[in-house]
Amino acid sequence: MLDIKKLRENPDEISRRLALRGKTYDLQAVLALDQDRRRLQTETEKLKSERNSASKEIGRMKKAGESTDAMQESVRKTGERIAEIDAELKGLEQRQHEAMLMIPNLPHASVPAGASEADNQLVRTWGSPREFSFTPAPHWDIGARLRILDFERAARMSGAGFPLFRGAGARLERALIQFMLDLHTTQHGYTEIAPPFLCGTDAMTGTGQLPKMAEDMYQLAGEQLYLIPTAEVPVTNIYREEIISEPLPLSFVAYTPCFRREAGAAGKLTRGLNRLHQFDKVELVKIVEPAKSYEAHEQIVSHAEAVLRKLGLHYRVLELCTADISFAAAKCYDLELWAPGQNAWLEVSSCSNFEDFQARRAGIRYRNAEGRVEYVHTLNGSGVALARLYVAILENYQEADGSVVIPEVLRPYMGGLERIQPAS
RNA sequence: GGAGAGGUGGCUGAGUGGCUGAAAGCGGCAGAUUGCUAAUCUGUUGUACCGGGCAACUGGUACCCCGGGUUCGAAUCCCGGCCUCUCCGCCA
Repeated sequence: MLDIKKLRENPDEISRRLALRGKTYDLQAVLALDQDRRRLQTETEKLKSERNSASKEIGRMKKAGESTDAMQESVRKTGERIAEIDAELKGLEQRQHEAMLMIPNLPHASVPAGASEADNQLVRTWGSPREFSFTPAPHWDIGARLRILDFERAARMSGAGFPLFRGAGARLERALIQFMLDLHTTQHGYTEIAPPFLCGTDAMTGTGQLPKMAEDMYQLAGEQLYLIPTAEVPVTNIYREEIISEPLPLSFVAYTPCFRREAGAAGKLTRGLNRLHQFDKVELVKIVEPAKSYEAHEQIVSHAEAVLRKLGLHYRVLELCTADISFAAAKCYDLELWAPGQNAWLEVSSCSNFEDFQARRAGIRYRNAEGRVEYVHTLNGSGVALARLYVAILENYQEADGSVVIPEVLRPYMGGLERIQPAS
């Protein structure tokens, strides 16, 4: 959520920066609501002040044995007027709040302007595509041949878009999770969190999934609970409605499954593990002082990159343009892995700085050096998403005989297994 | 799921209609003092919003789990909800 005070002071500037996202937002409507709201608030508070002093006076008079009937009647009328104004005020507050929740974050000044994802900027590339002496297969063929992926049977029980890992394939998934958690906790200073996988409306609103993304989430029938689309939700919301008393920065890493309806996502690159309703992810979250957030942002990116480097996977880093950063983000980098079996780049990490946008929604604050209460900055980045990482491993480490070599850093987590062989 | 108890400031914990934004203690902060690594004394110490001031600050309103209600007036009374604890049931 944006700061209403800044919006009041600088509507044109804010409007201009929002327009960089490629859509226009009606700030005048919010400002009009805000003005009416403040007028009513001043009015009702003045009446309440009168009522408070009159009520105290009645108390004194009663004690003195004086008659208070006329005064009580007068205060009762004031009370009725207050109730009317408060009802109107409440409506305005709600409408203003709802309107504010629909306005996205301002892109940071450093974010390249652009009209679509085609305008995202390539920041750097690491490694190079592996040379194959044979035509590399897509992962769904590799997985089927090795009998480690079974989409058909998963679909029978859950429909399309759900993975079923088997044998060494299931262990590989688990090994990747363990490897990443260990890397981030022991090398990068993150504290491991195992959070709830279902969250309520307030948490979802706090990080920005609601109200805009309701259609993308699974909601439980008869419950005000959603399956989390990312660990960002439960982890960032740890300190919702708190003034954090622990020293900043706070760095958390969490493994969770992620659930996404992916409504309307049919089309390219949806086969196999490319796009799922359920996938595993190791997520990095940082809560930092405002002045340090851009430094922390670069750190998160480097921590996600460390995973890919240790696995020896060719990747590139993109800086998203103003049209492509997500609703809540002020700035975002994407990490994409090369998938030779599909001749495509696959997004495995999205690292965002939300500045105080989520903190303001979720009420996450701290005391700065002067002792003043201030909103924190929140960041997160996938460190990294499993399914497409898994794709890249199968497609990059495949051999002509149909086997897949296990990257060395994963072998300790695979009981020393060096290679997944086709069933004979 | 059933029965009971309870949810007050950073913490412990008083408070059953006006004198309570809230006692007391602890903790924190500031000062004083003491020669012993800490004690004693004094003062101070919540959040949000609206208004005034460049600002330090200041006037007001709201907040004692949340939402309604009663009343001139609610932390205090009534109703609904949520959560925690104990016991029982069920269960990985």
